[in-house]
Amino acid sequence: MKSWYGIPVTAAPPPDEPEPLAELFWEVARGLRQRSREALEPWQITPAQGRALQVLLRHGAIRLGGLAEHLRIAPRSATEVVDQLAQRGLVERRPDPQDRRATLVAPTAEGTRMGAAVRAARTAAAQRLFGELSAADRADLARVLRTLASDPREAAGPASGDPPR
Amino acid sequence: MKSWYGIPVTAAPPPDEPEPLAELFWEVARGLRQRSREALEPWQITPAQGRALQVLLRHGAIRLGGLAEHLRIAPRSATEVVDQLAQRGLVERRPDPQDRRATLVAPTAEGTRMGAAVRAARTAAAQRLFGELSAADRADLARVLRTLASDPREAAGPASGDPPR
DNA sequence: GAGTGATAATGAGGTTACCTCATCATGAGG
DNA sequence: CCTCATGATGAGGTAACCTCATTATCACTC
Repeated sequence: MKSWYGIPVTAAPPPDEPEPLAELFWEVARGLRQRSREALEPWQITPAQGRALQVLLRHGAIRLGGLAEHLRIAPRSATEVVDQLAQRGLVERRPDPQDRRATLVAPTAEGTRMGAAVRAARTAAAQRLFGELSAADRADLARVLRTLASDPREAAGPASGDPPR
Repeated sequence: MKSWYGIPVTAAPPPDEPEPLAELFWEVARGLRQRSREALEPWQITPAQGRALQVLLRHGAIRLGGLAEHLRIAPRSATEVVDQLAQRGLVERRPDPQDRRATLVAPTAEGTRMGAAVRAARTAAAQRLFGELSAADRADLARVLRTLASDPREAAGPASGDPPR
């Protein structure tokens, strides 16, 4: 049989309830991530670059530190992704007229164009997945996800809303 | 018009709809990942190690390559995570009696114990999130996620369809 | 108006979790 | 027996993060 020096080869899965929900969730996440990755493949853009570009499209010229906040990464890491985008001519660094320590980052014309295209591709990818649901299922999903997204103890995240400065 | 039972639905399905759904999804994923990370903090175990340990608990002694398949990573990468787990005494390598090229990996007693504890902690973490939903919401979520999880063109999942060898 | 401490970006260097390619031992088939 | 395939691993690489130290500048106090 299947045992190995006393070590059982099969473990018995106890009848849990919330666990398969999480597993299911991660499996869907995997599928969505996969589709997203395929979607931005034609642009040869990494996910990190794509995220940064999206933030820049939404917010226009912002400080490097502000970009870091929106991406929820360390400022040093924002420097890196901006380096990459700048090297490809998708964003520009300019001095902040209000503070000579700071640099503003803004998308170039090409960056804006590509950012829009990437966004469209990603939307289409999500569409390919979620579009297979009925409208009612989509509504259910949105409702439940909204509930789940808005409960953490630290609800006032740095992501939404410009912190006064 | 501010129907809370559905997303702000216009009568026709415009392509603007799935995008916030994806965003919502990723935000929930972030929350879940965060909780998971906190949950396995006391064991000083990395997510990759935790995943590998879970596979080993479920499957018992398996080949390194088999572990890689279950984790959907390259065999070389499985070698790495097994190195880490072995160094901590959580898994053991043994020769495969059927094939002297192959190595079997099995959890040690301590690995089994820790794996179970990690699994419990992760279940509890998921519970903390999903437990805030009503039973009906959880059922809706499970149903919709199940639909989404089981549609990809390449449906060769790791759990059910092991190719014969 | 000089000094003091905070703040913005970045250099240097590290980590995690992956990857590919080359190598070596072994297995399987003609 | 010889060749080819396969299992694990050495060597080396990448993406996307991180911390800590450094430099320039700012805001404020004395």
